[in-house]
Amino acid sequence: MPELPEVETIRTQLEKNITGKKIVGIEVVLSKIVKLPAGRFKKALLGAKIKKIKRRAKILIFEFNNDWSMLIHLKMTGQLILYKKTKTKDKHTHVIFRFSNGGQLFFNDLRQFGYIKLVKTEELDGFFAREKFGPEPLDKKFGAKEFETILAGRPKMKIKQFLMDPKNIAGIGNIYSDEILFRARINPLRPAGSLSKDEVKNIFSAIKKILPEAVKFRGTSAENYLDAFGQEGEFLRRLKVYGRENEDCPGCRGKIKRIKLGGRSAHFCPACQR
DNA sequence: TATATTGTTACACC
DNA sequence: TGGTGTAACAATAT
Repeated sequence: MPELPEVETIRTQLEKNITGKKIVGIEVVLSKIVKLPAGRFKKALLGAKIKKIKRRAKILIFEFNNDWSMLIHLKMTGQLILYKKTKTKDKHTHVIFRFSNGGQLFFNDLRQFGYIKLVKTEELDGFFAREKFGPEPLDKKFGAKEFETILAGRPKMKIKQFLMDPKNIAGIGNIYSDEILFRARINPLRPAGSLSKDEVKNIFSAIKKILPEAVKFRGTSAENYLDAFGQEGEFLRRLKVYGRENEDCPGCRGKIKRIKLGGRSAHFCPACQR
């Protein structure tokens, strides 16, 4: 489940390896992944060079040296994997990009929820303005005060759901909201409006601590996530609560519990998360 | 075979 | 009007 750290890992790896490369071939195996006619898609990108690779929330943005930018969302099970040599596609490979140096980028997606779309580069700002994403948590400009302000606007929301809503803060999903709240020792069911100043501060610093650390370990391979080199992320074994139902709490004598929250599973220690 | 999975959005309600 | 909560959707593995 790629969340911010996973998408950022892929972004960094691709940036180092395919910036400046020219697209010489595109194969669209499953056309619904690409949100425009395959012919137009290919015409726009064939021969184009990748200028920059950016990220906003969980969306990767490939900016080309023509007028186009390509947006890729991996949703639950999407993968972007770069192969230096020839590689045969499997049943989950839906789009393949081939580069002038022989490299190939595979878009795989078991669930087929991910998408690829094109936006004119000059329209990117307008596109993201309409999406109304909250601030980027890794942005240095995102500070405790702004976090407090956004929280204050959603007093009734349960704090876990608050953290997962990209309109509040971008890029946090189920795994990292669980981990952030464990570190801050806050119960996921707490309404945002019930949190004390100190508790809010603790959540804020947990965000600033955990996300960069997960990036450092190239993300979490819980389901089928792989980085751009096809490798698993190392953060899985560093998770304290996510996916650890019935295990001992790493902080006290309690046991990790799993509950349903808004149709999602939430993992936490009822003893030390209050 | 029924169920579980999650990021995002649509929609009903107050 | 807009905050809030829930359902729905995508497709597959088990």
